[in-house]
Amino acid sequence: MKLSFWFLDINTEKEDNRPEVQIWGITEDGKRVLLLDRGFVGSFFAIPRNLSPDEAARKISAIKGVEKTEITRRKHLGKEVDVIRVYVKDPDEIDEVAKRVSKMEFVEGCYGHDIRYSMQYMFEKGISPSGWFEVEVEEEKNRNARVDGIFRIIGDFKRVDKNYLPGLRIMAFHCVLIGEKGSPDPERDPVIAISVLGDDVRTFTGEEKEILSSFVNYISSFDPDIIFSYGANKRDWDYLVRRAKANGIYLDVGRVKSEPHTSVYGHVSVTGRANIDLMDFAEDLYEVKLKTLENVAEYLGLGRPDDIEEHELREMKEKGDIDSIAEFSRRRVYLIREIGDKFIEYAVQLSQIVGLPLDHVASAAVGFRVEWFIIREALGRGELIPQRKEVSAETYVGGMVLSPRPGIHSNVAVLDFASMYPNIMVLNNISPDTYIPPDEEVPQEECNIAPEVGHRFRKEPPGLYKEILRKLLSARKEIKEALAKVEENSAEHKLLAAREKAIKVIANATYGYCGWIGARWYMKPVAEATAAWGRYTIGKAMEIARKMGLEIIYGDTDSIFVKYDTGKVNKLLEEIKRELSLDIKLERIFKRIIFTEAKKRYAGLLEDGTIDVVGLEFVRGDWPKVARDAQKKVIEIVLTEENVENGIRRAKEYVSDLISKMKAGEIPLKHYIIWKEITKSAEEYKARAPHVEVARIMREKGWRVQPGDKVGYVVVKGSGKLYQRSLPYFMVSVEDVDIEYYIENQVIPAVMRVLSPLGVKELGVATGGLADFF
DNA sequence: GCTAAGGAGCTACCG
DNA sequence: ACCGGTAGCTCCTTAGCG
Repeated sequence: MKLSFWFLDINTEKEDNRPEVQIWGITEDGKRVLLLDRGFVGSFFAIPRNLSPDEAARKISAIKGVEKTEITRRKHLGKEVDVIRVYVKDPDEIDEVAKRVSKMEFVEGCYGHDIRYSMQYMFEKGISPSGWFEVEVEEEKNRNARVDGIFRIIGDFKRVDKNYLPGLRIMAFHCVLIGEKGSPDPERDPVIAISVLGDDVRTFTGEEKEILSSFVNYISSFDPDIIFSYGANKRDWDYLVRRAKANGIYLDVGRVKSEPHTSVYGHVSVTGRANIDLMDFAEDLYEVKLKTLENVAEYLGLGRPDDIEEHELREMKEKGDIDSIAEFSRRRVYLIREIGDKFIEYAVQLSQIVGLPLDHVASAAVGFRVEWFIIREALGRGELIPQRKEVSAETYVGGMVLSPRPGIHSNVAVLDFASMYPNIMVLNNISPDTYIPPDEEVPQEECNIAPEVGHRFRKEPPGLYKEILRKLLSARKEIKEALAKVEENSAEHKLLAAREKAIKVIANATYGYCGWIGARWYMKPVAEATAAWGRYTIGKAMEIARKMGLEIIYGDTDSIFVKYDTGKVNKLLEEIKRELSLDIKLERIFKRIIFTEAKKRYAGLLEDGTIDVVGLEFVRGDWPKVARDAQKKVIEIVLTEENVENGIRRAKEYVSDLISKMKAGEIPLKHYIIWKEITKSAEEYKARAPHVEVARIMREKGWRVQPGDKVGYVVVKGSGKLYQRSLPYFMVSVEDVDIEYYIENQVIPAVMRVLSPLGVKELGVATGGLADFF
């Protein structure tokens, strides 16, 4: 029979010592199905040297674990080569076999053995997750799984052209874990509550064993396709599994009997379901500095629940106030679900484009998302997949940044090259497979030669990157055109917007990818040449602007800021396009804009009245709220006040008023917290610094502080270095705060940053410091 | 012995 | 576990002073 399904997830298992691919799908009429394939044999490729392919294949066939070999042709960085395809029956042995083959003196190298079995399967069969497929199957009667049907795959897959999702069953969950002291410890602290939200909401409290088994039961009866959480990959899943074990329960939440288990990219897999930790997507929200569930929900316009601190939860628990705890958890499980709704469309599109299952693509870092996309494209071109190599990092020169003209300017136009790096790569055919090593002689007219660095790339044939990027860029263009014709807020619009964003992310990361030493296609000259052409491009654009008599105020990598003169700017855009064959756009116009002496920092007022702050303290997460807010207010005043002197006067008044409030203790403690990330383990720090010292104090008090965590601290009164008088914020009350420090070292620098370019030398306000005394 | 200058270390930003 | 360019803080060492 033919089965048509939407591809949710894939994994491989061993059944009776034989590898089995398991594909989890959903049919048009809402049946959950499991498709099995035991017939697939994994393989890799070996390039022979100094020996005929026949002979090499014969010798390789004799190696233990090799099922069979075949001679075929592939491309190796664009060059056609004879290769031996080596099939290995047991997926667990493929690495070993490849290692043995690599060591044979007639083998130049092995390729593709480090591609996971399930990925090999998808590539070979021409399928990818999060899309619709049709395949010939037979019913499998002797197997058990929690689905509506189990089938053996007996035919080839056919892509079905459907552009919508099946009816997915989606649930969210939220756990309340409370540490007796410090961070909750699965060895000691029981699970207090779990909230689930599927087609109804439940909060399980009481006996831990009951909580956990209710959770398992809920999942098995609701049977979700997607499970949303916030932070569960790092914390909850492992905690729950361990607490379940302590209670003699098996946390059986998959579609076959299984516990959640750690898989690639720090991801936790739940067999047959897509486990999506929304914290992974929150990482992309760079505007949210502290990625708490509450902050992310607020940012996404979902409202903000009451902030409840750890110690408040602990007090609720001690008082036996289970109702408050349940309410806390229930509010959050709703938010998790709503955040999930905001991301699901994007996640599906990303999964389709990258070709990784929904749950994997969510947790994969940008570099791997790009890489899997490239792998799929490369295989389509008959390319071998390079192995990751251990290479040492070599730096190269990047983008060009202009020193700004400090001060306040009016009517400034920002001109941006559209997707500059990707377009430069396409234009010059920059790619690992078109790169010409220095020792190779190629006629100059057949090469594109990078400025400054001199790297050469073949003009023909089109390289891997060129084709990939051309596809992405044109797909994006088409989507943008379609978007303009579709009604906003419609389902179609959402889908297109999500797809457009997913494509943009991949295209823009390709340049960074090729200069990443962990990349399979790492090649420094590729990155270096792209950056060099970028500098050339922006330099040329500025030259043209100058010749036209336009005043250049600033520029960074792919943008130039010029005094806005409509006629000249339009002409400039045309001229640049003509001369450089790259698209440049008038991106925005600032009515007024302030630059300091520093690069990458400015604040401007746009025509629609919004204010854009770039690089300054206001957008930095490691400055306390009191200083950030003050700077924002001062920016608002001086940008919107027509008369600069009036603006300065009002700003000074505002700051003076704020300082009085600070001294009077009217500013809440929260506004004094400085958040900084702990980026490495304690031993690795060479310097004594406030946040490092605070992390140490927290650890002593039973908190788990790991690399990647942010610690919040406050500088308190006392003597000595800052690191000697910084404390975790929860150990401080507002009377302890060193207000002087915050005035002199936080608020004043932040506001002066904006005011000094306007000629303000000092605030002339009573700061309470030594200056006042004299 | 004190201080200003400058460098090292660090984090978070821009495009 | 995408890149390089950049600012600006805190801590710490050292050159310069006399």
